[in-house]
Parts: sequence; C-alpha cells; structure tokens
Amino acid sequence: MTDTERLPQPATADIDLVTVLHALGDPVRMTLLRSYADGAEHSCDPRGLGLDHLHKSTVSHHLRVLREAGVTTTRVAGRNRFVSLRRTDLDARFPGLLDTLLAAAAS
Amino acid sequence: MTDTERLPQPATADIDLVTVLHALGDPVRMTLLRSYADGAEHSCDPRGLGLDHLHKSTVSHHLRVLREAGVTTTRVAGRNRFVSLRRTDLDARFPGLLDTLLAAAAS
DNA sequence: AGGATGGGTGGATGATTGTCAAACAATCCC
DNA sequence: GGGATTGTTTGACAATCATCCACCCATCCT
Repeated sequence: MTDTERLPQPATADIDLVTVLHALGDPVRMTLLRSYADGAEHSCDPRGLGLDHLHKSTVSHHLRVLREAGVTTTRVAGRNRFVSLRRTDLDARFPGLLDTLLAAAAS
Repeated sequence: MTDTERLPQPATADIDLVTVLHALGDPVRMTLLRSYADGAEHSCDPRGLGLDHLHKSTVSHHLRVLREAGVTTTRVAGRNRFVSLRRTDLDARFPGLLDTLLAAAAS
C-alpha cells in the first residue's frame, strides 16, 4: 500500500460551486455521478454503466473533469485507478448539495 | 394587463436536471440567480448586479439560457421584460435543490 | 523477456458557447 | 411624428468542449 497515491485534486476549501455545476451539467458525467453514489470505489472502465459507446479516452477525460472540480477522488494502485465520490468533502463544503442532487437525479 | 404574456419556457415536468446544472455552471448566470433569489421581478438591465461590463445582448443571451432551462420566467409588459425565479416550479420538480444551491452560492 | 491489461496523452475535428457589434422591433413620451 | 427607452436578433469570432484515434506508459502475469 505504500505505492498508493492520489491524482491531483482541489482542496476541500477550494471546491468552487460553479465549477462543480459545470462538471455535472453534462449527461455523461451525471451518469458517472449516479454510479458513484454508492460510495464504493470504481475502476475507470465504464462498461455496465450504460456508457459502452464511449471511447476509453473520452471516459478518461470526463473523469478528469470530475476530479479537477472536486467531485471525485482517484486513488492509484498499480495499474488500476479507483475512483470514488468525495462525499465527506462535498458535504463539508456545500452541506446537503450532494444528497439533493442525487435525489433530483433519481427522479 | 391584457397585453401581459410570458416568453416560452418548459413545463414544470419537462425541466431537466442536467440542463439546469448546465445553465448554472456559468459565473454570469450564477450571479443572475443569486440576484433573483429575492423572489422579486427584475428588469433585463444588469446594472447594479456587478455585470456592468457585459453587453446588453450578452445578458439577453444568458437570460434566454436560464429561461429555456426552466430556471426563470419572463413576463412581457410593454417595453419591459420582468424576469423572476420559478421557485414554486423548481421546488415541485426538484425539492430542496434551489435552497441548497443558493445556500452553497452564498458561502 | 514478452505479452496482456488498465489507463493516460496528444493531436485532430466538429459542435457548442460567450462575447461584442450593428441592426432591428416594439413601446413610451413629448 | 420623432426621439428615447428596453430588449431581441443576427452575424462574426475566438475559446472551450466532447469525441475519436493512435500511441505511449506502467504494471501484472506467464
């Protein structure tokens, strides 16, 4: 586990609301958000998320947008990247926002 | 008042979350949203909102994006357009979203 | 070592977007 | 009617963006 690192991401205090909304104002990234709502870590492979039609580099691009907005965090372990939601950080920065967005997205 | 009409806008049930987030994922439109949070009707003139540097046609464009996303409604009366938040409709469509966004934007 | 696996990088491309400017339209006022 | 007010529309332009493709890099496995 000593080789475990995280890809660059903004500090919690630096997460910007408009940047987050811009990141989520895209159908692909909203689909990713909903998939990550289970709190688990996910690989970068979007198969099974209804995004099979997208090229892997396109998914990589969307994951970077989400991470740089502060929505997700990416842990590097060997060949694999584990992406998960920054739920605690987002709740601290914008209380209730994530829950409200996920509830709205579920309807 | 017989000449009062509303510019085209989506029905409440047709308001799409991703479209709303896309509309609000822009600093100018977020500024407009915050200004409209008082629930009052506003003219299309953005002076006094910290948007003095923008051309009037640019503001007109942003107001259209907000309206077509279902965030605002525009009442036409004579020469004037009165823009206001669709708070009731948004609360019905996405409960709690508007309040959470406005609270987040205030921080 | 060599191949397979999981992803990222860089370029290219077409679509969308934010902005301004100039022209236009409708209304109000003198 | 004529001018001033309030916004919209259209066109142009640069910037951003989503997507694909080809290639690269690191890691794992045999």
